[in-house]
Amino acid sequence: MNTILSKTFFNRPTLTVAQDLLGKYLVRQVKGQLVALEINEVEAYDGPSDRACHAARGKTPRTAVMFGPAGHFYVYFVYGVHWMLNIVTGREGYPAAILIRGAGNITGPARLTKFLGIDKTFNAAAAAKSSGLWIEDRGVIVPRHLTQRTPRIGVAYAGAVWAAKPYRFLYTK
DNA sequence: ACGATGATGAAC
DNA sequence: TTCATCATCGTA
Repeated sequence: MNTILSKTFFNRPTLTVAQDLLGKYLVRQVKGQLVALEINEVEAYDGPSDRACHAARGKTPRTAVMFGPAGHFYVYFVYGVHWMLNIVTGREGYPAAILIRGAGNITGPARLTKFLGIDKTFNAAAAAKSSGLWIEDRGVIVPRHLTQRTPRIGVAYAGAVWAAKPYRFLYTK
C-alpha cells in the first residue's frame, strides 16, 4: 500500500524525519503522468541556532515558509542557477527543513529539481496531490546498516561546529 | 579549478 | 544603492 505522508509525519524532530525519509518516495504528477523516485540522500537544517540553516538570521520573506506548518515545501534559488527542494518539519514557529539531495538515480539537489520541473511555483505548496508533488511511504524497509550519516555539503560558512554536524543522511543499496 | 548567473541580506 | 555571498553543476 502506498500511503501519502501528511503533516503528522513531518511534524516531528527534524533529524528523526530526515532519517525516516530514506526509502520513501518523492512523487511528481504532471499531465496525469506519475514519476516516483526513492529518496536516498537528504540533509537536515534544524532551527534558529543551526548556523547553516537559512532561518538562523531570523524570519525574512524568503525563509518565512520554514516558520510555518510542517509538510510544506521550501524552494529557493541559489548560485543564480539552481532550485533547491526542501520540506518543512517541526512545529509551527520553529524554523526547520530537510533538503532533498538525491532520489532514484538522480544525484544532486539541482539535478533533481531540474528533472522533476520544480521551481519557485512550488514554494510554500503543500506536499499533497493538490500541488502535484508529494511523498509516499511504499512500504520499503531500510536496513539501518545501509544508511550513513555525514557532515552536510557546502556549509563551511556556518563555522566549524555547525559544518561538522552529521546532518546528512544517505541510503546506499 | 573555475565561471555561470541572480536573489538575498547586510552595510553604507 | 551597492556589494559579497551562496544548501551547485558542467566544463576543463
